[in-house]
Amino acid sequence: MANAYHHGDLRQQAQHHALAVLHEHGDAALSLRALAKQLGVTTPALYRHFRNRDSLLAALATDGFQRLRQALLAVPGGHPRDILIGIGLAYIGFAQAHPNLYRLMFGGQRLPAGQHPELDAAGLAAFAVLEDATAAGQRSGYLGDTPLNTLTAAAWALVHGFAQLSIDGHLPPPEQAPHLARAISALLIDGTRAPAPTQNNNSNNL
Amino acid sequence: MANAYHHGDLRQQAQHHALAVLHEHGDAALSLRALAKQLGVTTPALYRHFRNRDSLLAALATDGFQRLRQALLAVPGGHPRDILIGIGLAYIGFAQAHPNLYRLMFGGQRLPAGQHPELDAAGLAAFAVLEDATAAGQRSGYLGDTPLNTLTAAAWALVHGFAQLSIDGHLPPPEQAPHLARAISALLIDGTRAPAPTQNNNSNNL
DNA sequence: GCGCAATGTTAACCCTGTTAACTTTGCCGG
DNA sequence: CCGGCAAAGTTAACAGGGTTAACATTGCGC
Repeated sequence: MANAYHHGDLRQQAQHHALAVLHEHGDAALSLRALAKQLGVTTPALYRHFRNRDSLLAALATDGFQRLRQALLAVPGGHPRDILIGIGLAYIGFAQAHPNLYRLMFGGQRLPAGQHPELDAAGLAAFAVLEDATAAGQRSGYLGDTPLNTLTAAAWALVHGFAQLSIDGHLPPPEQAPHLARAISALLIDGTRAPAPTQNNNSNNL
Repeated sequence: MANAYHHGDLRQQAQHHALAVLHEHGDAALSLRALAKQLGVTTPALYRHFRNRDSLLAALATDGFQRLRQALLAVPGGHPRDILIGIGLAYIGFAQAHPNLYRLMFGGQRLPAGQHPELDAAGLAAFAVLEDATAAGQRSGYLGDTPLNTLTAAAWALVHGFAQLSIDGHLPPPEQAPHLARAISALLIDGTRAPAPTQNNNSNNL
């Protein structure tokens, strides 16, 4: 259904090369004309596979969310604290490994919600991993009884903000401050952690 | 020195109109040609006042950082907890009030550090307010002995991430969840807060 | 084998940012 | 008071971008 007719499946090749350009030079450097030339094809040919330039970018971002989801799912199990910190580090690590892709995924305004259903679905699926981990941490009793929405928003905001600041050069680079990401993740954990029931008499945990 | 010659001070008028367009339609919609036409001037005239388009955007972003700094400085004094939460809310509120400006300020890659010294300085000045508040909270004994760099990074990451997610529609809008920003700020505070010495002496953190 | 739909091409339109060369304006020193 | 000089603006043009309409080609299914 989406396979080779004349030149081989152009859509997949275009997306592949576009991802390479995006990764190395950022989305602003991604030109349909240059891309078509690189693929040995005329520019309007791309319009048979993507409605417009934003549609191509949306496809790249969708793929990015799916890869982000896989990265988060790959975090090994264990103690809730380790899982939560592991997910935070995996999230931040993904952004640091693919800064331009991450910027596109959260570019805001460029790929508005509602216009690219697959993109929205992929984003939600990635978010769900984070939410599930938070919910599990809460079920296990490790996290306090803060509403799940609030917990998840705080966790997401922290890792997303850290990722964004890091890849934009507003924070010391990871090789210079290797423990920073872990430290800030731990800070939020210790804030959301329920007080130890043995030492403290507020035993109203659920 | 930068005043009226022919048309009145074009630079200031251009910046003013550009800010309006940015605020309403985002930076992608800001065209030098359209801007010049709106000002009753030809396009290259703008190049007498801005080296190029990015230079105009940098001027807008610089002004944004200065306004953000003022917003943070306007937070009233009081208990360290109230100051810290107040700054967080002011930061988030600024982003929500000027989403397109905020996106430009933290657009990443478009306005790379080092190319616009005034912009870098304004950004640092705004950041310094946040850092000072954190340091003051630590000096007062309200915050724990986490390294200041880590504390500030966590606070900045949280509010920046929340702001970004909020203005991109990834979180419930403020009128729908009015307490969310305060709640997540409090979460991080409670994590960074030093254990109360009177009630609890679990000084063995790991 | 014919036709149809998918795919790709050609030519063109309109919008960008940007620069070079030229013209106008107002101030400043002799 | 006036000549020149620098600032400010204009005209014309270039290069490149996304996008579309009209046309050509290919290959599969009836």
